[in-house]
Amino acid sequence: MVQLGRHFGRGPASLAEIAAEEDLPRAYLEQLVISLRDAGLVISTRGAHGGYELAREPGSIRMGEVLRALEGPIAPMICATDDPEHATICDRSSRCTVNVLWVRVRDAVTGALDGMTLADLTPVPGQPIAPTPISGVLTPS
Amino acid sequence: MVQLGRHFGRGPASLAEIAAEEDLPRAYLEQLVISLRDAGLVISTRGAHGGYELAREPGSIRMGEVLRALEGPIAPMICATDDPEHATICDRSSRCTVNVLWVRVRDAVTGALDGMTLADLTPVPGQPIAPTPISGVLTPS
DNA sequence: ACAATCCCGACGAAATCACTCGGGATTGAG
DNA sequence: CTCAATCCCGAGTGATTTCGTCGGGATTGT
Repeated sequence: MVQLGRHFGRGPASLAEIAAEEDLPRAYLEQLVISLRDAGLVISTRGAHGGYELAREPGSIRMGEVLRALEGPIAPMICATDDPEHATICDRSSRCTVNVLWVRVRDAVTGALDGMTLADLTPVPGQPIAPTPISGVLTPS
Repeated sequence: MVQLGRHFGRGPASLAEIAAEEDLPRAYLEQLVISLRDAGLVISTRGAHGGYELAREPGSIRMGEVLRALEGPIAPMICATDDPEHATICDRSSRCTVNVLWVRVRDAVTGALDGMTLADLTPVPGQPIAPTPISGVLTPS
């Protein structure tokens, strides 16, 4: 995604390019990018000279979105999921008092993740890494 | 640890007791408690009527300490470890710009973890769960 | 003496992670 | 039209981690 960020505005980048730049196997990237595409973060162009590009500008793509697309809901424990869809109550929930802790950890993590955007991580050669815009970047749903 | 917290001040609690209360296998608890003991969080008494008890009062045991004892240094990625001892630099560190993100995530997590103590999680029957003391977690002694 | 405990090292099943493999579908260029 | 470049996709794999089990040994209060 950082690579796509750097490439933003210059048409699609092929997996072969990215694989070379990041020194990762192309076949592996293929899998990752499918999740990103399904999440609407990147769009693909097939055929010769095709590839992938960011669906939106880097500054509007929160890292939380990227991570959720790649790794699923953010949840330090099953009793403290990000995503109401996947809410599971564990069979210990009646006696367990630790849930508050996990909820706080989760909120801390999502805060950190949603507080940075792809733009913050794609340094333009000249400039230094930009500091995070501190307050509420966006609210989901 | 929550169980030991509840039991605090009333002598050692045996693993058999805790296993019953938490519905966990005793043999498994044995393993966990060894780490906790090595970390100095609990002290053990051998022999009949022996068991484990918290080494300090619950309000002075940060959850971060417990988690570090049980799971090792807090690190969302190898390039963002809690513990300087285990600092590893990954072979991508030269090109990778994502480290900042992981450092922030880690700090968010350690903040949440070290911001709550065992006392916050061991409800006394009457009172509701106490809100986290926001700063200066440490109590004198 | 002996039962209740803790102490400890080794083993194992299941899940997850970071990939690999082998093919098929689409599309721009010649 | 043809063909090479590219995406699309389901299945498989080896290493590691997690959550345990197992079997015995060492201490100590009664």
